[in-house]
Amino acid sequence: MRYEKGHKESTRQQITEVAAKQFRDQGVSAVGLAAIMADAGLTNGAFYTHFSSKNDLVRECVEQTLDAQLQAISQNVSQHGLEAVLRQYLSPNHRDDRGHGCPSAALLPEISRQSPEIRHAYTTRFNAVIEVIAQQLPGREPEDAHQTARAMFALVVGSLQLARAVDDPALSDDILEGAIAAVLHLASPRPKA
Amino acid sequence: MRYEKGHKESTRQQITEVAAKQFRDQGVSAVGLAAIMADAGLTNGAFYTHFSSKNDLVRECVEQTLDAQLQAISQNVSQHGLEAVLRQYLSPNHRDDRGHGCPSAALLPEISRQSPEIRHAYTTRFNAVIEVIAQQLPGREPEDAHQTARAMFALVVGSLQLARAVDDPALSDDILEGAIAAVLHLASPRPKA
DNA sequence: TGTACATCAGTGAACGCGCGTTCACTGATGTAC
DNA sequence: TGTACATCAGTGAACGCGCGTTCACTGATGTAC
Repeated sequence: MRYEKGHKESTRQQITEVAAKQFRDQGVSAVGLAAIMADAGLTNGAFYTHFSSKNDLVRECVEQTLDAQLQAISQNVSQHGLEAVLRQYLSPNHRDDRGHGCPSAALLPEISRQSPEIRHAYTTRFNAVIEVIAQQLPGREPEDAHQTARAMFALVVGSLQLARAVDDPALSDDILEGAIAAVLHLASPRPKA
Repeated sequence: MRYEKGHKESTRQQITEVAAKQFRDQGVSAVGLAAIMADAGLTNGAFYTHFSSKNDLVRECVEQTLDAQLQAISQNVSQHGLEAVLRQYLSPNHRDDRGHGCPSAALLPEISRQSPEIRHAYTTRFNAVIEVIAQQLPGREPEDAHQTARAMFALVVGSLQLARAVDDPALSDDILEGAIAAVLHLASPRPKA
């Protein structure tokens, strides 16, 4: 063989990682394949040795980034607890590094416009993340825990998007801090009625 | 004059409305000027009689849709109260009509990638909406009311995006319902510690 | 051992097409004299 | 009153460029006989 074993797979992985960063930085429809391939150190034509279409690459990126996020959350929750994960998610560092950050915060409206396969891939991973969060909410019926977990997730995603969109740095920081307080409030046991 | 008075202004308005719908439906970077102009019943070249660039049109769309949303929220809050506005925002109808819906839910990650002018236009309107919501939260210090209002806004925007992204209709409905409960929980007076 | 062929990741030019933008032109109306 | 010119919203072809995708080809290696 011209290339060592596993070479093709590692090239594919390289393309996927470069693409996942660019998609999150600039948006899926704003990034072209030529830029991705150049960044991966290859020429245009090699793309179709690894993927059947841009849609195929987008699906792969959505799956991999969400799988990685799920694993990171699971591990950090069990090691440091939910609040630590939350503070990390709503940190200035995460806000300022779209390219390596949460794919939901960077791409959610775009995901809703993607192909059925991509939306399905998103849905299964979303449910897995909700499962992890719901397990950190003791003293609730399962249905309540899941509803609350979804609201917490929506709140942190929306807040990160807002913190990135506004042009006032102090306001952006306030959005992140307010979101931490609010999501902790949602997570805390509800007073019995 | 070949055209009656106000004709040019109404043509400009027509272009803006068509563009605002297409941007929300498909995303800013996925929509071309030719499609917008054709939809407005004009040819390519006329665009630059009304706008100096695509960026200029995007700014106009962001401003107009947010101004319209602010006005609608203000009016409906005073007429029907905050909870009614909230239930309307988190309704299946709103979820299923991106093109005429909330620009934040449709475009927020894209807005954060736009030019400084557009981000600034977004920021001022965002603050105005927060002001309206904060005034509906009695018994709080102003700072707390604003923080809570921002979290409520982030929660409804994130939830609407999620409800649009997932491919499971029952889950999508659950997301909306859970969001209503959660945002009402955030809005309710906090128990004194 | 030598040679003919198969394999296959990657090259790089080209395909048709749409992008944002420019521009010479049209044609209906208003104005000057 | 008639005519020459100014105005200006809109036309439609063209600009250079990048898009996603295709394809004939390269060249290093492995395999068959």
